[in-house]
Amino acid sequence: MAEKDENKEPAITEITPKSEDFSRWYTDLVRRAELADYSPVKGCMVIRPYGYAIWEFIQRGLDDRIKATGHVNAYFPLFIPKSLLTKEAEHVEGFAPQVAWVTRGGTEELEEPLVVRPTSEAIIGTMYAKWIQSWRDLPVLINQWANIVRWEKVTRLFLRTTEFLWQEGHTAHETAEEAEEETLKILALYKEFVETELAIPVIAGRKSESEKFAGAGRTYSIEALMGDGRALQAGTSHNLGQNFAKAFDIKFQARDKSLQYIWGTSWGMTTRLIGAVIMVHGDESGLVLPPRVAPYQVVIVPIPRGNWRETVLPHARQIRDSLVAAGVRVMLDDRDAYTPGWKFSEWELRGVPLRLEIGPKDIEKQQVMLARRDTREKLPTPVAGLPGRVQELLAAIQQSLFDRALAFQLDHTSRAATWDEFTKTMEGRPGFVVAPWCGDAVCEADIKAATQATIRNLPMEAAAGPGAPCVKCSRPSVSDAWFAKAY
RNA sequence: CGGGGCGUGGCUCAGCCUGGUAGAGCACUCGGUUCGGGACCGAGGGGUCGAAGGUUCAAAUCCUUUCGCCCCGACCA
Repeated sequence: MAEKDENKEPAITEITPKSEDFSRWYTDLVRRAELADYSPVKGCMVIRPYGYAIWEFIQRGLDDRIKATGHVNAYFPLFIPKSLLTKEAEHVEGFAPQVAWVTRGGTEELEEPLVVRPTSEAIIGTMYAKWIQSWRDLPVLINQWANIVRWEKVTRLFLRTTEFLWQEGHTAHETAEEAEEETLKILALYKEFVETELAIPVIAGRKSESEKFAGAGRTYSIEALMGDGRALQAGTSHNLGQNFAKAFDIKFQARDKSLQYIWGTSWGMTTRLIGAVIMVHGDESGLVLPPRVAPYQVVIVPIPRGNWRETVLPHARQIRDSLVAAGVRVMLDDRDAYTPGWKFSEWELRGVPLRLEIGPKDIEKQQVMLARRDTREKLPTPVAGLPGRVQELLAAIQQSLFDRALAFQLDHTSRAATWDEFTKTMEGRPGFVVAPWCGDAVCEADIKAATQATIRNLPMEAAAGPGAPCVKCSRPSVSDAWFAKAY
């Protein structure tokens, strides 16, 4: 048998090449892989079963972690009366341009318009005011899984749609320290989740004043680097201080008998994470899904020969059953209508981490052919001990995806000390550029206007001693900042 | 919301400039041969050209309006 060119990338003609046009590649892929589709509703997408399955794994992984840290789930209304939203001044101002209004019910004008929640601080804060009386009622640690509506002007599948799905945690605490501790605990939880489950390395840090959440005291975020060199905010955790407590009158009687406002936090991650998975791991052949969130971790492609349904298929079924019994998510693609070659390409496009081929030759040798999606390596593997080997490989793929993404991130992170250096480095889509910043919002705005780059966040540990000169204005810096062009 | 581009079977697109009543490839259906990297042969089904209005004997094609989508900016998870 002639040696085949292992590096040959099959042409997926329906998808715009990633190297040619990243945006179109992304959109083509989302649709062709059947993750999501446009709907008749402007700005709203349909999450298709294959995409929703990924969301369900994200939900499960996050929900487990949220509960393991003592939080409980609840559900609050979709509608928020206008008067509630407007209680926190900064909050309304931040969200006013983005809210959808309900002004009629049936044929009657509503006395008070309702907004469709753009986030739930207002409605949840209102309820907390009723529920919290004493320090003994604290902390309140509630999470909600919900849909959110924000009237975005420009939408992109998964990354920004008018309606999206998320989880939002809302907590109330006795002290400022506790609230900060909670905020950071969740930030760390988010980082661990995204890195472990989605194999996406992230930069955790604090948002600048101008980038923080409307109404928050402090916002922290995790930022990931996409394959085109743009950054994506993957999750946020806000320390609300007493802002919302004061606006919504959430008070409790403290241990010293005094009446105090609670200290709040809120935090969320969204269906946007699916977009991040696509843009971080995807390649020219399509999706590459981290095994831990892949709807199918292994696809079995039987090689049809003669009466293969009697000869090959029973073996394939047996292997499937043994893998399923070991807890592996398996798709046995026994469709007649497609050739093996077609199925190889199709499931690569859909990002299945591991392919298992089984044909007459393999059966003779008591083996199967495994093929890794990430490296395209083909591995003849004995049937004996297969489930264990598959689990090892899935773990190895998960790890290698993370390593690869981390290497890419490091490779696309640079430092700039001077303005000249900064502007040169920031040309194109270089990824992260770390540079000292004076802390002045004016400088931040100037930098954005000149280069399109924004401060993604500020490192958690402030540098000791007086900072190097600000990259823009040369005044002493308060901190380094992670700059990038962002989604 | 500003700049640019595009809407023609399910998808990608040709036809439009120079009006004459709709095509290709892929996909789909049926039959057969195939199947270890997107198979082949034969036979079929499917669109009124984003929408509305106008010009004309005649409009996918020309004009006006409108809606939607994509890309780049400003805004955001």
